[in-house]
Amino acid sequence: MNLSLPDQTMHSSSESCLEDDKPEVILPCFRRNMYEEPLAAYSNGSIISQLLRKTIHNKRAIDDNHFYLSNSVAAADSGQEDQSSVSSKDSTVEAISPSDHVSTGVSPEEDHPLPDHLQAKRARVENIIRVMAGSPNSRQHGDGERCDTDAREMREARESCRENKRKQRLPQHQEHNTMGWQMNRKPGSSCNDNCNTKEEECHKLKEQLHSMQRLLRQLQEKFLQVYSQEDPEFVVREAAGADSEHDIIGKSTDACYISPEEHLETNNSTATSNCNDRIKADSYPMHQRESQNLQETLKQELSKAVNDCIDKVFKKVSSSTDMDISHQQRVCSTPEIQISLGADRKSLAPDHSQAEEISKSRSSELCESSEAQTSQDQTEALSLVVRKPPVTQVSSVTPTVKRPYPVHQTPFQFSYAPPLHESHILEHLLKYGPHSNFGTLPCMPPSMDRTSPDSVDLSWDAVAMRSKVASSHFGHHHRPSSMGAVGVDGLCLPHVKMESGELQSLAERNPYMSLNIQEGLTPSHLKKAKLMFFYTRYPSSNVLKTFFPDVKFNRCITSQLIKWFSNFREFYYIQMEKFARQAIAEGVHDVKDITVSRDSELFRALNMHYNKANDFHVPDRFLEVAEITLHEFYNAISATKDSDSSWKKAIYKVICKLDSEIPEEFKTSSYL
DNA sequence: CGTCTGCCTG
DNA sequence: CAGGCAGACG
Repeated sequence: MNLSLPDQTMHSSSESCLEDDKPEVILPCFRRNMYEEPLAAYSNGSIISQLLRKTIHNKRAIDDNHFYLSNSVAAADSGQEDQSSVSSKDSTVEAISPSDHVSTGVSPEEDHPLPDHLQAKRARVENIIRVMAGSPNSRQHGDGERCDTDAREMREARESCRENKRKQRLPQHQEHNTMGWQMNRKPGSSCNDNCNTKEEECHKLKEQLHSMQRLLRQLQEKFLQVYSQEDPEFVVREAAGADSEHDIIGKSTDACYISPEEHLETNNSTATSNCNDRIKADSYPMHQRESQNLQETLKQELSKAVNDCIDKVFKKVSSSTDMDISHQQRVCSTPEIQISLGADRKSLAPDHSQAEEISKSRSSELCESSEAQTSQDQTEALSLVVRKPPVTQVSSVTPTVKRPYPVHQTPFQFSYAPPLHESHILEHLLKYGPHSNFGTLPCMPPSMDRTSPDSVDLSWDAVAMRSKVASSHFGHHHRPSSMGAVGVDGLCLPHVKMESGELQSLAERNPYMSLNIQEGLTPSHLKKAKLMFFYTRYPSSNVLKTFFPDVKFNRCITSQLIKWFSNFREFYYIQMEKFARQAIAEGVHDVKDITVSRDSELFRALNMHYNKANDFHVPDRFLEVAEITLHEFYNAISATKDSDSSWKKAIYKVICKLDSEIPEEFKTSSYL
């Protein structure tokens, strides 16, 4: 069916990921070696990151273990598997990624023992998924060499991508699972028999999978119809989703996120039921018990996810006011919602052009995400955190869009590892601290990234988050932006119609566009503006737009910002005039006797006004400008020019030319 | 005509 | 610091 498409998608996504991620950012290709990734990350990561990772890892381990029946098995098979799977891997691009390579062989799971039942459960689920995907690996490994041929054929047929990352590793586990099943069904069956049966199963599963996909596609289409019109990406995404066979679940979840409230409801419910049915059918061949368990698990998970989705959506809708911050955060932070974030980020960040593929990959990734999420997410986050590190304040803001905050990194916590949710949250906290703002995450420019980790901009972002509109604008504005504002939009937030092209255009030309675009100016913005006044007394609207990337500019906002600076100037000139007159009154005869230093009363007054917290080092240039201004006033007053109603204008003209460049740091929405 | 600016006022 | 107003500019 969609084999070709999925592959492409996969490739593109994975490739993009790799490219984008580079060594620093390990965009987890969710499907890939999620398990392996962590290790790879370690190698690259800093000590701190490693430590963090470890912590996280431990938590995760449990989940991972679920997937893998036994370490020993995995280890034993690993050799064969890797080799056998290599071909598929390579074909799938996965091999391309450096991170992947690293990962091969070592599995995080090894460290952690898991409860048997959990393992078994996980293994079953995974197995089923695999089978559905029709992964050759599973057969190969499970059946052994004899089946190799068949397996290869299958492989080729499916080619795919679906095997993706997971599969690489899956083989080991799979073997287990498959074998187990087979045994149950046909104790005496030979390998060949097993192969045949497996194939049959695979076919069945595949068919089911396809039908499920169709259903999903339909759902997505529906959504699209309603919302996509405004959002082109939607279409893309939809298409992608349809193409990718893997993530039925992912798709559904994705759809949920994307989908608006009402539609979500209906669609989700239907989707869920459908999925469940499919699952049932799939499981028939398997042992009753197993199938039942699986069914239960899947059902629960699916329903849970769907419910969560719906709940969230409704919450958002219902509390239009409240939704703002708290909700947003929640949404983003919630594991369920996080689902696609990681993927989105990846995909989006790369480029617009890739949007389509991204969307596709996203959907597919989502499916796997349930499993992979853990490791992958973490990996990303860790890597990010580590890399971003404390960049110097004065940064050369590189245009390249770095992966923003990992906040969302946790992909979708689907069903399998409910426990992960907590761990993810903890992870997040560990990495970013309690303040980490979700809003800034995705699109944060490099500079922002650096700062935010430090919680420097906490107040800023936090404030921003509160902005009512923020959430809505979020997604939309970002996407369009070339920045790579990633996909948080569709995922977490309901699609809101673009209000104006302003933001979009702004985003496009403003590399620093951040996610937390808000409509209103916050006290943080005021503070920032005041500090900026030390550099520029007459900022142009363009400058303001550039340096307030997290503000959704409209006439009002622009006027307000301009007004602020007008007020700043007013105060500034008043002080100047005041001190100039004071100097004259004090009998100062030479302008040269008038200086402005950090000890000056004038400076204190100004600093008190623009830098009340005194936590900002006022640039020397400002002192110079202040002195010049003071001299101007002194001279003018001395010359009794003040008798002219517009005598100050001459001074303004002089001063307006003294603006200096604003440090790049200010471009960071999170500055401060 | 809209925008920006400055001044005045609260 | 915001509103209102008026003047200058393109």
